[in-house]
Amino acid sequence: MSIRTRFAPSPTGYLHIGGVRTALFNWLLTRHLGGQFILRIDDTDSERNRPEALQPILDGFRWLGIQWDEGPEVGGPVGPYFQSQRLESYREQAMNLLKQGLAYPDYLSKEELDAERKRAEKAKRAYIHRGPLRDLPPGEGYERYLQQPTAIRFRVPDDQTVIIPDAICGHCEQKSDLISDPVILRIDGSPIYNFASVIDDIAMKITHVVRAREHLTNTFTQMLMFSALGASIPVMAHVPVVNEPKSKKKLSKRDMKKFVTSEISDKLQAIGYTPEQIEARDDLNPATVAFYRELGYLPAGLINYLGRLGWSLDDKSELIPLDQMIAHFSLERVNSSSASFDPDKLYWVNGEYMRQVPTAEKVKMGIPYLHRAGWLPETPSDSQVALLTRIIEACGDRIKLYSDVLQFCPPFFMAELVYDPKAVEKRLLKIGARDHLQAFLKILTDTNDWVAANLDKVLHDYCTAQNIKPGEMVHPLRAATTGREIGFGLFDTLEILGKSVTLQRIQQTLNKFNL
RNA sequence: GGCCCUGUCGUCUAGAGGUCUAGGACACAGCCCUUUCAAGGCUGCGACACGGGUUCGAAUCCCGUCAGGGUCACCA
Repeated sequence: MSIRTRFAPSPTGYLHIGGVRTALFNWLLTRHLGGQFILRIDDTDSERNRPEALQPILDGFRWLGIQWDEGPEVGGPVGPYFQSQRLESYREQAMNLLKQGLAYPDYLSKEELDAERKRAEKAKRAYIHRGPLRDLPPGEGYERYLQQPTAIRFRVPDDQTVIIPDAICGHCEQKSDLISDPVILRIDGSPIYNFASVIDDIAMKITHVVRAREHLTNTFTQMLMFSALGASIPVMAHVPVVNEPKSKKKLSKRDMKKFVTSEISDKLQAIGYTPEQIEARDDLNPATVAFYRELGYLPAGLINYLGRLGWSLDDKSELIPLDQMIAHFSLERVNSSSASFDPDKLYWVNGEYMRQVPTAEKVKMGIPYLHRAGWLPETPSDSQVALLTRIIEACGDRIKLYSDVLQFCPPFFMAELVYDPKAVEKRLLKIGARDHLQAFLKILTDTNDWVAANLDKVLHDYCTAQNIKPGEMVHPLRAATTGREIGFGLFDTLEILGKSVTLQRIQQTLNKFNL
């Protein structure tokens, strides 16, 4: 079976985490069953539409490897894929319904509608609009419309039960008497989303509509429209909403700025963004894909995490490679309740994927961060790359995100050592630190086999002779040579630093702190 | 408020009447390893929203209550 799914974002300037999860499910379904995943741009709302706001969305998908088979920049047989370029078809279909009496012109003013709405609210019942002209004989509505164009409403049939056999939610039903007659064409002739979406789904031969749960209520109306247009109804699947971390509230597209906490802002500043830049960019927050890309997350990590949010393979799989996800994805195993986005778990998943990344790739992806922080030129020399490679090898699994290079590399690129006050306090100003550093400095001066294994041996020999624990030497030495108390293995550190820098830094530390 | 949907550890989830004194993962706590950090190993903490049915038996089916969410635009 060949299926067709679609994702229909409006050009907002960023790819939202919740949206991309929905898109991922669509994409996985087509890759699993075989078929096409279509990207269609919902830009019918001219007020909100910004043409330049599409690129970040396409970039985001490309980065994640979610390739669309038809849509912007790739074209396809049922284009155009921008709703703003399909206006004629919506109009045509609306006229069609109008002629058949399945839609009708509505001349009520905004004030009249508001009054009606208020009345309904006061009576504590839902506002269900029924225009005065809804029962005009077929043809007459069309005539009236031609004489005096106005908004067109879809005529919801009376006394029907609309059933959505939803692939995720199961059986959902609604009485048609409780469904308002929706506007399908505005007074200016432009279509409303609900209608355009149906027209396009039919025109684009969409077989599976997989979209967010917040559209479920709309779907009752759309079911009626599919029928009125004589089209068969696609498989409907409404994926549950993604909630804010540790919350039951939807991870909203509105007000994303609130996710930029001081902690998040610190993270962004650590990778080189100024507070002004953070403030200016509305896509730099944890609700967007761009944010994770900036911090050096892996596409595969994000995909795995998002795929497991609301969907599961079995009772224990957490790390599911993409080919496995594709091989086993099904709507039946999508949960029907909403799920909270968990940054901690995403971080863990990413770390697991990062272990598979070859050193050379970490070097390549780490350079831009080091460049922005001023530690390396944009194109480092061969020797700088060689040095970075040794550092990253020594880091092992400590790098969970590409931006983590900033936590481990700087001491090796500094001309003048910067000391963390805590390291000085805890590791250098301790009784005995000075004597041991001085004594060991002499030993190191005489050490010529400058490799980690030998340095390890030399230090342990010293400790045995002095009858002290290795920790008493390791900690002051790390602080004296890197200015920090945290880092990877000390002997790797000393080896990479090299003999002359090591000796010089120890001496300098002794002088500086008057030890 | 009307309508629609949902309710298993803090979070993501497994669970399709007996194999559930409810399994896994993240997080958290403790211990081990150790050279700090990370990793690893072990242990612990921790949930079927509540109340009624149906049944020999219910996390699983039914009803009600409560709670949460979504939606009620000439937005998408």
